[in-house]
Amino acid sequence: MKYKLGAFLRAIRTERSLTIKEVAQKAGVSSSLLSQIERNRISPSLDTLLQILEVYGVGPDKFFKTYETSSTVDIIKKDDREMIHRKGFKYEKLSGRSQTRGNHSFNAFFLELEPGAKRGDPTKGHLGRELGIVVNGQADLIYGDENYTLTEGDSVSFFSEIPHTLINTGKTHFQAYWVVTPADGEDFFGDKSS
Amino acid sequence: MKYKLGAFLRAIRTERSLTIKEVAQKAGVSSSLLSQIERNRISPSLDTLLQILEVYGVGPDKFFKTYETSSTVDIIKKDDREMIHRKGFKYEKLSGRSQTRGNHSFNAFFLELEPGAKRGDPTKGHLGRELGIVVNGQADLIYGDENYTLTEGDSVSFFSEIPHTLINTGKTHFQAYWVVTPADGEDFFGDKSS
DNA sequence: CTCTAATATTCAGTATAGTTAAATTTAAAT
DNA sequence: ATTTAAATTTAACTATACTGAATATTAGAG
Repeated sequence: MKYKLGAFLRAIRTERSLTIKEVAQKAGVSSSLLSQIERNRISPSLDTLLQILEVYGVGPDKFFKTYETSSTVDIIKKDDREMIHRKGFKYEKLSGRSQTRGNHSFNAFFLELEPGAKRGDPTKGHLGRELGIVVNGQADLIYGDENYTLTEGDSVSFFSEIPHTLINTGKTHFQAYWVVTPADGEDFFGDKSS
Repeated sequence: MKYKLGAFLRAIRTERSLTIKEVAQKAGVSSSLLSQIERNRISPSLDTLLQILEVYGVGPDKFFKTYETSSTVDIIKKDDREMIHRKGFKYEKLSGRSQTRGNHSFNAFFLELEPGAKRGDPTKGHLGRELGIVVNGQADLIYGDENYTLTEGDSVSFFSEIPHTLINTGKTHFQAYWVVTPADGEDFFGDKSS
């Protein structure tokens, strides 16, 4: 059993307050079968799955698209992280592709700034919010007219509409986990030419 | 066997000049199984289908969407035709929903004009082409500055960019089959208030 | 045209989906 | 708290997907 759609199918059903019995009857299959499918005990034949989706009035194209968008668990091993190097800073992406799409999307990464390096735009904010968790070092977050010093162990979150910049004011590398939502709120990785 | 995707799956494979053996091996299933699936002998389990689609690098959402767009056979029984009445003329739609979408879409219908009735727009053309096959009666097709008389048995096809109007110049009902492509080239059924 | 190799299909046995009925769980009423 | 009915799950049997080998078909070479 490679593909486990059961929970997603159950979510559709419960969302509509339908019982296994009702759906199974309309789909022309047994209650037992629908239970087994929802519990990932079996991989249904295509005919069976499509009959069930017909009851829900959801086409298979939309079903799979929504499933991919909302149900995929992306695991990125440390060695497999996408690394992005820019002058003075480095990112390791933590979030998979599926989280960068659709509603409530986000980007997450491990950020590293050399001493003196800066990131961000002092003139423009962007849609959404950010979260930072400091692992090592020290940096100043310049948020509009305010200046906040971040040190190891700090976590910071803020609305991104106000222009903001991060500057490593310490003598060592600044390292933090960083999350931006929604995913397309900012071109966080900057221009490749920079 | 309610859903017959076999031919569509085979089209993908042959389009890429792959053999059943190659695809089956990569998908981790037997050649025999892929043959049976393509020939609609069985309804594959979901796992199996998705494994095959992985080999083709096609996500299931796109697969089903393309299948619906390009492979659906819509059969509309005469009694089930959608009837559209307008002043002086009547349409019976012949084409199903799937043909009105995507590339190369079209609308088809059985058109009936009362004596003296007219259809079309003498001032505006629209994108695409039309085909008419006259079953009964007589009408004039005014195409730009030209006037063509259509009688029973005639078939006529033309680019629709030139403004065109159809007028029943006979004493009896004018009946013809009519095809417009693409489907959204013209609001062929006119305003409901007319 | 024949021949051969590659490819696809079919057949019969194995594995698993699908069914029915029994068992278990859950929700609601008292 | 207990009881009951509804809902779900599981077990054992039936139906069909899936396999590997045999057979049939196709394509290409000479």
